[in-house]
Amino acid sequence: MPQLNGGGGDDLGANDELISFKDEGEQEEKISENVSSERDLDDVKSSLVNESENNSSSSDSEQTDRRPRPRPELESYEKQREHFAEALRRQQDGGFFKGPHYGYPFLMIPDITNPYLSNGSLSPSTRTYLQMKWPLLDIPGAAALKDSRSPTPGHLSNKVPVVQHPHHVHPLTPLITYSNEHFSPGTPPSHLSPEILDPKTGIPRTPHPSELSPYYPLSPGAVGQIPHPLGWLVPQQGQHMYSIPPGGFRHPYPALAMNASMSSLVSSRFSPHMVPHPSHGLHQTGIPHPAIVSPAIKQEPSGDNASNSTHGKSSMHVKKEEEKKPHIKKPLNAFMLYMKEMRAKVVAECTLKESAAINQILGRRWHSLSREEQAKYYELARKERQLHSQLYPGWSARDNYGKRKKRKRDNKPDSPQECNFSPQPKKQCIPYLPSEKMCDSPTSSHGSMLDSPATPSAALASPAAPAATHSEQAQPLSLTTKPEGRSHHSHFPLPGKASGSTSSSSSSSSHPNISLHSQSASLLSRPIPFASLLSPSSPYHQAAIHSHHALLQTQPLSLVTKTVD
DNA sequence: CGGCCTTTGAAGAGA
DNA sequence: TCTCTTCAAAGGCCG
Repeated sequence: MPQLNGGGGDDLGANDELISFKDEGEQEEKISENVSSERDLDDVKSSLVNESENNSSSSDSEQTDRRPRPRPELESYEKQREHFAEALRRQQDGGFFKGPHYGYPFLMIPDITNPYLSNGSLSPSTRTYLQMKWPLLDIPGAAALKDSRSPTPGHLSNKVPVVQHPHHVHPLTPLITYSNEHFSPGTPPSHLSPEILDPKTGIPRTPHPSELSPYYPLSPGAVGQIPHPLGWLVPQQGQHMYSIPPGGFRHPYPALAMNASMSSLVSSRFSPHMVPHPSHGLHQTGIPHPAIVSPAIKQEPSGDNASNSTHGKSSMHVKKEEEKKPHIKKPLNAFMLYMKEMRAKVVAECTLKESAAINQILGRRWHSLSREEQAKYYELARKERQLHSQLYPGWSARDNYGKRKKRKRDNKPDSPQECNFSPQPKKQCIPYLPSEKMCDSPTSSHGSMLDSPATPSAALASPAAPAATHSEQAQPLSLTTKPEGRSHHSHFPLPGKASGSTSSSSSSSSHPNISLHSQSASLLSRPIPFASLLSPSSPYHQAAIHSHHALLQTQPLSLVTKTVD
């Protein structure tokens, strides 16, 4: 599979993926983000802030209030993830920690003094950044490379912390996340005890062989070894992205049984838990894909499973069934991966805690990402999907339908079409920009979007379609021009399915909310497929790209002012 | 205490 | 083929 190649080889992948941050103006943003949160704030926020100010979002105010709040858990959480990610990366890449020459993601290295020991919160100033090779791309062969020797979880874990910083998570992180969630840090090494308590449920479960050998670099035990003062986020326990079902993940799915023969991708990253790789556990283990969540744990209360499960069997039966059919979560898409990675960072910068607000910011940032960066995530997401499909061949997104309590995405009939930026009464973020850090106001969602850097994304990311440029979207026109959301989706061609059709369009925005509710917002926010207008080949693209950064900053403001005012 | 909010993307269902 | 819907993460907020 060519696609897999994304990583086709670490080396190759690395090369391919090497992004010279320096070259492109966009990089500034990235750098700013990665390198210094402060700057990041400035860059991103400046625009946002303006918006927010204009918008005067209540949310901001709220946030401001909250600002002082400490967010230890979050950070710790992220750290954990990072740790995992790091470990994972290493495994996969086989020591991909090659050093700066890999120009990809920057890893932050907390100051030597292990910050984690303290409260987990690191001061940005102390961080050191390393450039890393983009890990995600899977690397076949990586398995071979993986340091087999590194094996001891502890080993990995120990290093990990050092390398990554919570706020600057490597893109791979998401993958790792699974593992994180999967293994509750706080829990003692599973392999040590015969029975494992399910972190969430607390129910003792027999350790499945696969569990014993953690699929992710960090085994529970390993985690436990990590001297994280915070005790590693417990939060995750509640939400395993891909958790092991109580009972040990008895994969009902054949795929789970895959063996080494499986695609390199899988083997390298997610080895089928069936594969016996016990002890070292760090790599190739048979850990179940994190996507699996035990119904009991994460499923919705309603007990969909139970109900549907059927046949009205006794609770026991139901349980069994549940075990058999663990809730397999959808693989994360590119944006979700990005969110996971960046959330902590945003939170740290903004001190916002509301996910809704943070997500807005993240959405904007997402759009502001350079195509390369987005491409990374798309690639990642693609791999995730592939892996997921391999692990759970029979799984269908539809399986999860109805499991989530229905979100009513009501179209909020009420605010139908206000073109005006009326908005969301809800929360707007007021920039508390006090000097130091301001946060992007989430509010931006509507008006802000205008200003917001229009998403560059458009063609960007997709490796497949590298064409469009940020500028395209950035254009104000986009705002007006395209009203409906869907179109904008097209910006990225999804590697996966999109490949077939540029897809993207899919659906994205289909959210009624967006379309109806805050049309303006949505419209604004989402990039217009301006690309269509502009041909990739067009010189404009190039220029646009370079100027993208500038656009982001400049335009937004103007737009905002106009719109808001 | 459970659902909502909010984001983008993927996938499925329906027209 | 296109449109619409649901779910994925996440965490504060609200009824």
